[in-house]
Amino acid sequence: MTAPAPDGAERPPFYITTAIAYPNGAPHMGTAYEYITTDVLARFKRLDGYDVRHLTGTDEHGIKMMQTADRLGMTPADFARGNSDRFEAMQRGLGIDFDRFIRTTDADHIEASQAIWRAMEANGDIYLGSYSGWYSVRDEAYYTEDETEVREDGTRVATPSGTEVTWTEEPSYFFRLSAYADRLLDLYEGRPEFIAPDFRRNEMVQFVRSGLRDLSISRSTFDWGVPVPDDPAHVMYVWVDALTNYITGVGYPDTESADFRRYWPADVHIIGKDITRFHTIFWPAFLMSAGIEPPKRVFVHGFLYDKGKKLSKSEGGFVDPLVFAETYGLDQMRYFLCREFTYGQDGSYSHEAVVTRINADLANELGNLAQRSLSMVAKNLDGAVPTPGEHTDDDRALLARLEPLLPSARRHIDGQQISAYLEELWSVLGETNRYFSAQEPWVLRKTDPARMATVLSVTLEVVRTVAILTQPVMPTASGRLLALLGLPEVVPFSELSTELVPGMTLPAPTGVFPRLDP
RNA sequence: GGCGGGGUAGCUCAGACGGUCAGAGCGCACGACUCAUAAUCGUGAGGUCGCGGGUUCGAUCCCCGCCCCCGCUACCA
Repeated sequence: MTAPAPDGAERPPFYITTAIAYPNGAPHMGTAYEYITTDVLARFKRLDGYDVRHLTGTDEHGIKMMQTADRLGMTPADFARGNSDRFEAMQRGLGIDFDRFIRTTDADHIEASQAIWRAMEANGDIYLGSYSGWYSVRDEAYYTEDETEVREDGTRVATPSGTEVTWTEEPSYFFRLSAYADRLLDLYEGRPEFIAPDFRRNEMVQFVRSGLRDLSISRSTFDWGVPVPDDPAHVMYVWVDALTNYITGVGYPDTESADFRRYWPADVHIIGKDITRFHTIFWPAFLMSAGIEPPKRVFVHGFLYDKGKKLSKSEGGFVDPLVFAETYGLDQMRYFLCREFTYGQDGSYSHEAVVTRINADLANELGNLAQRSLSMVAKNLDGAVPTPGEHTDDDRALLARLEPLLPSARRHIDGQQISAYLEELWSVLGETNRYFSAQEPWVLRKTDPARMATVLSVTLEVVRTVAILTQPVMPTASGRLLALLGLPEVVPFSELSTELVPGMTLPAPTGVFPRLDP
């Protein structure tokens, strides 16, 4: 680590979060996708000089956790803890560099949830009413109308579990969401970047325009949750408790704390499309009610589907992310997920697609470019960084392609266009391979060694630049590439313009991206 | 049903005041080269640009109708 550690106080803050996962089962590829892409965004910002706060974690409350724990003969707390630990372990296994792994059972989060509740209540937005629906005593859960069906004998049952449901009413606290429609629409209109991609914003705008009903935010039929202040017969229902983690993570309810003042409002919440409404409608409404600024942006990513057979464990299309990483390599996995799909859209992957992408982009275009240039340096220049002669038009044209890469990558990353950021880097790699072949340094070796050195020098500059800019996606592999160039394994973007020093001895080149067998 | 998006080469997708806009990558075929990870480079491969009308000198891109696909349409995390 030789990051020239700019004065911490001068680095602008950047707060990014993932959704907290519901650890009711094993983590799947979709979860890994969200974690990895968020980590890439966070790492990019760190390398670009930001003071990054990256929050992730698990949502451990709720009826389902209770039921699953019960089936396993465990207490909800023990069950949640164990599963949450597995999620945290997976994050580490995926190379996620988060700053805090929050759990909704954390003491400070319980305090924060009760505090925001009180704030909303003080603002007159919480009232006691009654919640009604099709309730299954056996499942201890409510079902929506379309989740139930009427059998021959006239009884109504929950389709998922087949248990009988009865129309039930129970007391519940409500949040006055209906009062926030106009303010939400103002938010969407005044800050169109608040919800991305655009089509998600349109969906939410449509939803809000169609009218908002008040939201039931407590339950009294189970007790695995954050107790409602002053009414312990109720626990908070998912919305309040889960969403609040984002501010717990920066010190709420102490809104005067250094962390809160520095990091809130969050720069971006990264979430899956299934929870768009909660994050773009409920959450800003809660915050407005509590007198807190809404986050700057919510980015909604799509779902990943397993299309092949080889990746999934026979049934259910379930793929263990850590097995995926082990199979293809962690950095390769991270690259694939970032490059193959347009962030925000759904995607599907197959073993063939993974292998093709990794071989074509990493082994061939990048790895082989590094290898072919570095091995010439090793064999013909005693492994010393070549000294460039005067640049030709071809040299200048290629080098000119490097300068816009950082500003362009910043634009893409700020808009969460992760695949576009990589695509641009690879377009330069393609040009460089063409340049290398056209210049034929292996011929120049005999006819014009000085010119050969120049060609190799230009090529190494491309490799260096790309290696620096791919660090967020492939921390380890990029580091190895940088090491082959005689550089530290972590190079901040501020060093992008510092060219290699001619004459410096380089280590013996070795392959960084092995080719995968089909 | 309502609102929104989309149907373009085998596959994944770009594309534009309507007139070199018929493209990229992968795959495939042939050729070149040999520095390199059987990598790289060059060339090519004839896709009614969903269907039918219309406007226009001219539409894949504009209008109308139709077919098909997808997203959202609140208490699941």
